[in-house]
Amino acid sequence: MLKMIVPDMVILDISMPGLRGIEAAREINALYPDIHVLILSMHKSKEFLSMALAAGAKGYLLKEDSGDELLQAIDQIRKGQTYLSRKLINEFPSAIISICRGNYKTDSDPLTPRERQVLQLIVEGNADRQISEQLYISVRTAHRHHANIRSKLSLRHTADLVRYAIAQGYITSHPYAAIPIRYG
Amino acid sequence: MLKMIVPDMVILDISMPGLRGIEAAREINALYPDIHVLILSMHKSKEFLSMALAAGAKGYLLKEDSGDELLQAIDQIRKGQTYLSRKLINEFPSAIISICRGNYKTDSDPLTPRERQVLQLIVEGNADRQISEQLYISVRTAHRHHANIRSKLSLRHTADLVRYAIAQGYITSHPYAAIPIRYG
DNA sequence: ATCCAAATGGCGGGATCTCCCCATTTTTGA
DNA sequence: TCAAAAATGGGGAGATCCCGCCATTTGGAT
Repeated sequence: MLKMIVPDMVILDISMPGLRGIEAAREINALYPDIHVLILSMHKSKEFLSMALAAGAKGYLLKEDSGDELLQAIDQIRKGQTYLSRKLINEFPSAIISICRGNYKTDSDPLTPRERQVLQLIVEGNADRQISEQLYISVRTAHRHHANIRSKLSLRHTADLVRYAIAQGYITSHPYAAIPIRYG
Repeated sequence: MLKMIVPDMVILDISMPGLRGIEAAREINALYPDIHVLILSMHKSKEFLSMALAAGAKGYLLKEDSGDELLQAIDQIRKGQTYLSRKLINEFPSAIISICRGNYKTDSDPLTPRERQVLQLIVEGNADRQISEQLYISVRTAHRHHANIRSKLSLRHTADLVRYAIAQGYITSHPYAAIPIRYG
């Protein structure tokens, strides 16, 4: 993957949805602990930041950040420090503080229990309306959870959600309901 | 499943999407060949009919058919004959003829090659627009294929399609694309 | 030759999703 | 106790989906 050259620093250009970029960072960190990993991400979320740092990243910048900030980040990381996107710091100050205290999530599951529940229903083929009826919440709230799930995972399509859920082991059984049988 | 009683006839009330009802018919036919299986189905499609007969069903009625026709079907099946929904016969005469000649599909995959291709793209997370661009067809045609797939499988939601595709082994690998890695 | 399935493309309307914005209440954790 | 997170609910705009209906072209099978 890294061929013959062992660089001092790797810039992970995460332009894809899902958690593959995080996994890549984790792998690099495990195989080459001396390599500094700087993540240049499209994901403007504290969940991704948290997971990235948990995976051993030394820096986290957004795609939309300036080239100047990139140079500054590279410089600072080479000195052995950690650099985070200023925009992200301004956006989620409390989460950053929490992370700085070492409280980043080590698990790769950024969803809340309720969101996992909604995801389960989505994957089972329920529309938002049906989800709202089953959970006794408004369609709005079902939409909200749905949107938050998509946002946190950066997965735009339902199909992606289903594949993600299956890969993560959310789906336990019953691909279809049982067939009622009557005697004639 | 059938408990202690072994009935002469089983009416399979297929009100669920997917191919579970067909599988149930196949099981019953394999375990109790003497039991006549009459399928009372919501699926007004020749694909389901074909698969039902291939699975050993002796009759195929639609939910929308009248009670009179149900009685007639039961009577005819008890005499050892096969009964098919009149509506279905009128709807797909040529397919019925083909089936009567023994040409029903033994496989459980009613999709055409093109439809399988489209399904593959759907479950990979592509919207119809993107599918049309990849296959060099109009969005309309992509819609058409998509609709035909849903119709044939009686699966309304994308999530169901994804689960079906995974269960059928359509999905081989690459849940997500590879991450581009650059050297800094 | 003729029928038919498969693939192509279209129209219209209503439902649904997607993505922004916003708020309040409850629960949890430090 | 106090701040943050989680869960709840809403508006609106635009894209997309879903489901009927329709037609044409092509190629394969009888």
